[in-house]
Amino acid sequence: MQEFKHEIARMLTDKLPGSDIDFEGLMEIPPDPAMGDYAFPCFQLAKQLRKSPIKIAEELVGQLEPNGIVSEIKQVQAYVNFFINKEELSRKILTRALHHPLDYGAQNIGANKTVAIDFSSPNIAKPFNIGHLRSTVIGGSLKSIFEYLGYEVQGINYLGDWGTQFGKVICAYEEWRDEVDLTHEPIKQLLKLYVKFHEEAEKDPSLNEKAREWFKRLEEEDPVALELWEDFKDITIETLIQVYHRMGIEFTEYSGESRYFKKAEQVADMLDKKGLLVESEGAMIVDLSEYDMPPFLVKKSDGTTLYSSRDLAAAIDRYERFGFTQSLYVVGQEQTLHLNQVFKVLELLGYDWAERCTHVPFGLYLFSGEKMATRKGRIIYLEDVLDDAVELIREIIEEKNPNLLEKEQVAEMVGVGAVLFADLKNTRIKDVQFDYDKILSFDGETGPYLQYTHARINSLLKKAGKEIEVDQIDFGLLQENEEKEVVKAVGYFPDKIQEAAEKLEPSIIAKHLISLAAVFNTFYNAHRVITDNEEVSKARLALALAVKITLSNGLRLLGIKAPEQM
RNA sequence: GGGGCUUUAGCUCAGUAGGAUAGAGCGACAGAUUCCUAAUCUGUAGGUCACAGGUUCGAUUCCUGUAAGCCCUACCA
Repeated sequence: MQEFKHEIARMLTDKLPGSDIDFEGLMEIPPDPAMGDYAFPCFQLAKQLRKSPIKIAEELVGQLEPNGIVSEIKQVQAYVNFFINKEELSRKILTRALHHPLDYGAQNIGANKTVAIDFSSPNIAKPFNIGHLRSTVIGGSLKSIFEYLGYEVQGINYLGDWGTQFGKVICAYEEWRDEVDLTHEPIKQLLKLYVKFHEEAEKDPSLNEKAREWFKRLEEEDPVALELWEDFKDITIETLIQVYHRMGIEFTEYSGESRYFKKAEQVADMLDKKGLLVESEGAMIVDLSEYDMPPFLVKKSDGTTLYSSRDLAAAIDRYERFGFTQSLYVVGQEQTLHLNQVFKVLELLGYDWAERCTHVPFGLYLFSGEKMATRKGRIIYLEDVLDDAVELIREIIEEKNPNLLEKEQVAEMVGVGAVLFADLKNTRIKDVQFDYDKILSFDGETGPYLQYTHARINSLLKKAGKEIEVDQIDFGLLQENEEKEVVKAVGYFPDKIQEAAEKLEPSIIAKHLISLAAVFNTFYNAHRVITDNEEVSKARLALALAVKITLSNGLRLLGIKAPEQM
């Protein structure tokens, strides 16, 4: 839709040359489409020209002439309202969509630029719970969005596969290995050990000491410790890959903290050489009080490194390997301080690319108002949520469309899609109250609503059975207001993708798809597509196809599949 | 104590980089299917935009303060 805005801005600039007003930037969309497609408010001009804004609007309307693109110009109070020629609008927008069935809205603005995205990044030896969903789906969507815009994207799964927690798991395994059977649901077994460790450690603090011992052995590459750790790691990754596959998520690489535990020492040395490292309470820290931040802990008092220095090493490694233009960290808002510290320390180390690192924070899932805590076993497994959703969809299919082919595949697509969409439609930064009923409701603003609209258009097109030849459509036949609203929603799609990339906010696409489906369904309900009038039918089928194309591409950017039937 | 984020209809949330009568979904109520999938659509009811100041021709939107909720605040990640 940008081109229409450009055109209107150009018309205004022609009438008011020499004005330093940003016509395009000031332009708005009127609250009611009956008022116009675009509006220009005259308040700023009023200030500059020292005339009443209403009068200016009046004068402008008198001077501006409708043309092939703008069919009507109206003054309403202090606004100049523009109506875009329906035929022109439909031809431009729909032709473009129909010519790009697989990549409508894609661009090449990211050519020769690399974006590194750190997302999902769960802890090994802990279950993949619903809390990991947000990073996974937001990151996965951002990856798709940037790729769509022509960027090279490095999707990095930075596993939490190192740290004291492994000392704890190994220690627990050594203490109570008879109580678990790692051949069956190994992750849940490991979690049981982890939870038990914390329970027992409260009674017997010496366990914490033993755990630290084990981790130290790990860092010293003790073979016994290493072998156990490798086993835990392998069985976890195996399970993880299955879940990612279900969600259509792919990573460029599986990395992890363990990869950097040696480099972390080097980073600590660098910090020391730069004179940034100071000793405090037996530990080694970087003093950030000058920047209004608490100290950045680099080495614990027992001499081992912790996540902080590994994060530094990983950041440096990413820059060295990818030369990124942006490095994104899709990590919960709870880690805001930590990441700000990391970026600041990188800057202090003299890396000017530190400013290219961005934290993409998101709100947490809350359970009855509280954060989820693995240590207390207060968790909900993502897999269970997905399974429940799929099962419910199965029932709905039996009830509403028992003759559907490939029921199982469709149930999987719709069930998983519902869970993904329920998450992605939320504004990133806000905490999300975990509400099972809401995730498993499929009416209204949901993933299934979009998929249903898509499937219905598909069967409509099949029923019509006509090849749609773009050059032979008479776009002038799309004169209904409902049709125009659909065309505009299709036209806004590319703008929304770009906005989503700029704001790092997939929910912008999710919300736009909802409004696209809504205006289409309104149209679909008010007018027949297949009519006695051959030419009108063709034009409307073209419109419907454009919506289908937009929905399927949009859903793909969210990681959601669009079944042809449901 | 300090810092960050949040606060809009009964519930869950939008609100386009200050502007025209604040919008959806769910829930409630009333309707639409001889006709392209009713997982849909149409309508009704429901709002001191947390509160108080300030900037502005104009503030739900920007600034300050207050309150509430969540998170962080060195040897977990």
